[in-house]
Amino acid sequence: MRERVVEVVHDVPEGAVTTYGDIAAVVGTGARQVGRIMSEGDAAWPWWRVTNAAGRLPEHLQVEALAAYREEGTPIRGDHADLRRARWRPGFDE
DNA sequence: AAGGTGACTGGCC
DNA sequence: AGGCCAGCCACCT
Repeated sequence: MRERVVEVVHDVPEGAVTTYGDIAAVVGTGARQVGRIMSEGDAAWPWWRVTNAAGRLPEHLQVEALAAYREEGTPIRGDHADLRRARWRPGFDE
């Protein structure tokens, strides 16, 4: 289960983001599970490309995530990723 | 086995 | 936009 989530996270292209819910739908589990797995992940994978339905991440990661977005050109609106423009749906192109 | 918990969500107000 | 709420599902007491 955890491996499937990690796999999808690695498929998210630069400059785009996807949501817990989207990943959950693809791997067949609940969004909270994806979140739980993310919380156990390490810095080696692009965790910042996975946000909640509002395009946000927990407080302690927001700053780092925003920095990453600016670096790879992810559309940002205020203090969160602009999902309307940056959202990428797993399975759509694979 | 039973109940609590959380990087969540969609519906309603 | 922001808050509340009932579902949600795997993991931890």
